[in-house]
Amino acid sequence: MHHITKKIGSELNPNVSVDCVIFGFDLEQLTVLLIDRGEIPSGSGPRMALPGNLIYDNENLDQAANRVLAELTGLENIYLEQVGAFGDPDRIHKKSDREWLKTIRAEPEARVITVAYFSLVQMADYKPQASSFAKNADWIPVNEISELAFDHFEILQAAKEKLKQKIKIQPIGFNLLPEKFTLSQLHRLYESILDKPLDKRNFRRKIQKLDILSSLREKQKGVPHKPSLLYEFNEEKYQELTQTGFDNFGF
Amino acid sequence: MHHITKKIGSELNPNVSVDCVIFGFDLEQLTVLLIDRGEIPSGSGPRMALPGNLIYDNENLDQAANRVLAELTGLENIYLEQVGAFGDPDRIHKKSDREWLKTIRAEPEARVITVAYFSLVQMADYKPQASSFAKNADWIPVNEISELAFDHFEILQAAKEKLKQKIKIQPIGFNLLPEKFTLSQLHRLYESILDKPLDKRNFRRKIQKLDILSSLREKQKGVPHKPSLLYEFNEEKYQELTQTGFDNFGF
DNA sequence: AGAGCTTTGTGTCAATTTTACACTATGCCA
DNA sequence: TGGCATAGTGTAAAATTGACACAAAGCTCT
Repeated sequence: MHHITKKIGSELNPNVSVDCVIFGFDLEQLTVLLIDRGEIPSGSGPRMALPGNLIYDNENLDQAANRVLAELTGLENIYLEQVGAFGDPDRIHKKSDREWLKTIRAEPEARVITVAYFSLVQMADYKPQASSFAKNADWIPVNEISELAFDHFEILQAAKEKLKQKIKIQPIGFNLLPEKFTLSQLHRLYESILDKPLDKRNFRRKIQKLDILSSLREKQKGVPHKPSLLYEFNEEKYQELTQTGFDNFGF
Repeated sequence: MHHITKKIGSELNPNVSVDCVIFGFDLEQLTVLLIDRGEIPSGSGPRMALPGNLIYDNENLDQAANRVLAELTGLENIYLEQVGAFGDPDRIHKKSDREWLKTIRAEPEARVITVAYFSLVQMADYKPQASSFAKNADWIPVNEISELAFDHFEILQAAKEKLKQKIKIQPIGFNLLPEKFTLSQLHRLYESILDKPLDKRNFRRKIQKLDILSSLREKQKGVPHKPSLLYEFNEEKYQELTQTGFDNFGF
């Protein structure tokens, strides 16, 4: 028996999938959008999984990731970046995973290499809801996750690490925050991602010196404490900054 | 028509390949091992390509990369790291590439996603030689490369960038140098990879302060100038260093 | 209206790190 | 022995980092 891979229109490629690690930030901690596959048929096994699916033969990998993201959340033009490929021949060795695949795939036994992406979204833009093969979907704090379907936990770890490295180099964190945010929120975000405490005053000093935030003459409303000033990320100033050779935040 | 992917023994998977960006360092500049596909049948097109091949269905991606590397160079236990997946549906759109594939692949028209790796080897350990479908193989200085087969130039760029980022964080550069090397050689290596000049004295001070080199009581021989002291990378000291929370060189 | 709670926002000083910079030493070669 | 090439070294000014504490603002509750 041999493989046949002739491309006809937009056929699913049974050997390659994309999985998305969709990060959110609830202003307290980093979260990930997971789908709940529901009751696992044969006994135990993790119910939660990363959203993902097979790719079509006529789309490239970035397109596939964007499509999956859009199909699941309706979000488009979201920050998206490849984490890497995961292709252990027995990444579907768990019995619970095999059985689940039988219910959603034409070729549940096929060997699948998956290309993982991570994306950063503003949680407010998406309220999780069940869809297609997801009985349910939810934002789960990253630190509370200890097991996932397939090799998704491993993928999550890799995505966290990639995010950690990336945020030291590029100001991508703003994708997780609302348009207008406070310095404290940004501070907590960095602490969550880097997974270590950062001195409040030193953090503020560092960020402000870079001069990539526009201070709005506007304050928080209705908070039961001193209201904070609101800021916006200033893309243009950041571009200027990179032209001076800036290439890392030094965290 | 549909895909069939039942796994039987160690069959080639026609949809997934690995390509290796094998970096070397000739003590002057960074080089890459390329294969020469020979005269391109139908007119023009780049002759040079990255070594790579389809994966087997029973091996994981790292294994596939190691295998390809071993098959091509005989080298084993070499530093190897994934760059990412490249899967544009028309990454084989060049006529010259299509024709070449006809001569080496069972299914030359199949859509192939490739997983790119970069590896670091000591050039002295491998003298390029023709093998299988490579009419020839050669170490080419990275800066002299302006086009390659398929999307290999794009892959090369990504590999360079990954190497650049990685070397700021981990002392992987030593994999490119002989066991015993001079500080000047290390200095030139960093300049090549980071693609910018580094002040000699400041570079030396920084490296020496980290205390991850063992100074050998041994000098260069036969050089037509003041001989340099030789050093070795000290893995144990580096491990100690990481335990103190060290996680970047600050380049 | 006032007390209490919560979070914001701010400055300084010491220690460390970075940057810029030039000359002598050593060994080969002609 | 003189010339050539690279190795090896120190310092001072500037910038950055790290540690640290208290007043200000707005809400809530009584």
